[in-house]
Amino acid sequence: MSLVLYDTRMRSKVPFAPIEPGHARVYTCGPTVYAPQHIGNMRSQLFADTLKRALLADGLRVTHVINITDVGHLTHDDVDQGEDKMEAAAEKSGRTAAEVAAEYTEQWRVDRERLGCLPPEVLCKATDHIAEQLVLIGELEERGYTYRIEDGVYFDTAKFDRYAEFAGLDLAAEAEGARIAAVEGKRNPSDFALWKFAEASVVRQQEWDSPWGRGFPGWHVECSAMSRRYLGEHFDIHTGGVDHIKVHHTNEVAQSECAFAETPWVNVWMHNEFLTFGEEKISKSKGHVLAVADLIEQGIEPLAFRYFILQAHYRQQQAFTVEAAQAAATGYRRLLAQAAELRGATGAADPARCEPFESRFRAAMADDLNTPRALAVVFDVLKSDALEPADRRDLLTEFDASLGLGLADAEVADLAQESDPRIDALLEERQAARKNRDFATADRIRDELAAEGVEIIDTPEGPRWQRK
RNA sequence: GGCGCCGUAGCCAAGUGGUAAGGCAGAGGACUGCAAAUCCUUUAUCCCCGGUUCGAAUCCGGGCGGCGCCUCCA
Repeated sequence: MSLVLYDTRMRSKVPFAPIEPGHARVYTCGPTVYAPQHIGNMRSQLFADTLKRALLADGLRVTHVINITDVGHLTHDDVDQGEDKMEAAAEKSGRTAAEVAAEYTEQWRVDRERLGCLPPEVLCKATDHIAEQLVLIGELEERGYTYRIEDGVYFDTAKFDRYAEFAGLDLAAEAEGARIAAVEGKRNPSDFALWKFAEASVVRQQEWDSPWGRGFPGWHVECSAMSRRYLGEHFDIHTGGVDHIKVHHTNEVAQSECAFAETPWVNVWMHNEFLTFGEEKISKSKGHVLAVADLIEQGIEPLAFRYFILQAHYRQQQAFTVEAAQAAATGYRRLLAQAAELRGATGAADPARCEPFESRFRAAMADDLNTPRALAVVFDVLKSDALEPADRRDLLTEFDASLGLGLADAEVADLAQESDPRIDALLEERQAARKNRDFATADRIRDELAAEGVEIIDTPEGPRWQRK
């Protein structure tokens, strides 16, 4: 079954066909590691991971590259002064930019892993690829696409006549609405920096020599340079958040197509919509960030959050509320419990019985990664009278390769695996009371244990307990 | 000012022309001494108005409302 993916450039769903048969090459715009990565950022990763799993399930080899932006991403406060996010964060915390980058890269990596995201084949940092970026800038200069002003080396977007095409921009209107003053000397409002010069008056931790003078790379150039190194000058899929379409990806396309003379440079562009937070905005600049660790604190395990995200389509804004996430967590735990129980099923599955469910599941995933529909199939598998336990067991295992929810290795919750003589004694006392129909005593014991967070579960084999 | 997205049950959401997936919550039932857990059953005509059509949540027009981007953001 071949995948059909929504391509931002074509503005429609297109059948996916890898450039190199059997091999998909994917580039994902990763985090700028100057601050904690919040759960909205992680939605992007979950989307990219879902894509990767879909490609793998389709039998393709996948080379997935994710970049770490650790230099060159400017703050909005004062573009003219070129304040770099990494530098600003370092200064603020009294550490080096490298230390800041290392901390948040690690947090991001750990969160990604907790969320069940497969590791990328290549994880590359902008600062490790300055040379590649300089080469690219040099090539653009040779071909006459750049100009130099006091502030740095800029890409002349007027020289690339398809500039506005990618994002369907109305450049004049965009410029009119710009809420930020343009850098002095830029020829066109949409021109962007390839290399920014270090200013004598500003002490920077991150700066390098270049043919044009000491400085640091602009934000966009890293993605073109690094994808070229690891994926070549023409590859299959590039992913990122919708916020990147108009500026970051438009600029990447411009510099890449001009430097590589490949059109299109990337075959399919995919963008995930945002997680929205109602009143509680979590834009980084406003300081409200909710990270995976915060979810865990609220009792929402990472994979339950993954389940929550899979409940909505990636191209749709999804409303995050703690209530909704907790509801998802409840559903996820039930799903997990059923999956765990099914692992004990014996016998072989019947391919004929499984086939209809498999094809529905695959059709959902193949239709631009429709995970909500795929999840509905999962629940049908659990409920359908047409299936035997062994069928369900195998189907869940198979589906989980695409979902990454840990269903394939779910374990039956081992109640009362910790032993506590006091609690066990109380349970026995309660059983005795129940036998004597002294329910007042029995309920009192249950209430007391509940008050300290111990839940009694009566089963046909007798009472058990667990800490909540 | 420009561009784009969205508005489906209490909540999170699928569905893009043929008569409303799924999850959570709620209700009823089974089980239980009572609960919890579990299982079964059950709950919407799709923001409003007008149009196209044999037929629209789905297409078109006009409202109202929410969000995003154009500036760092996934």
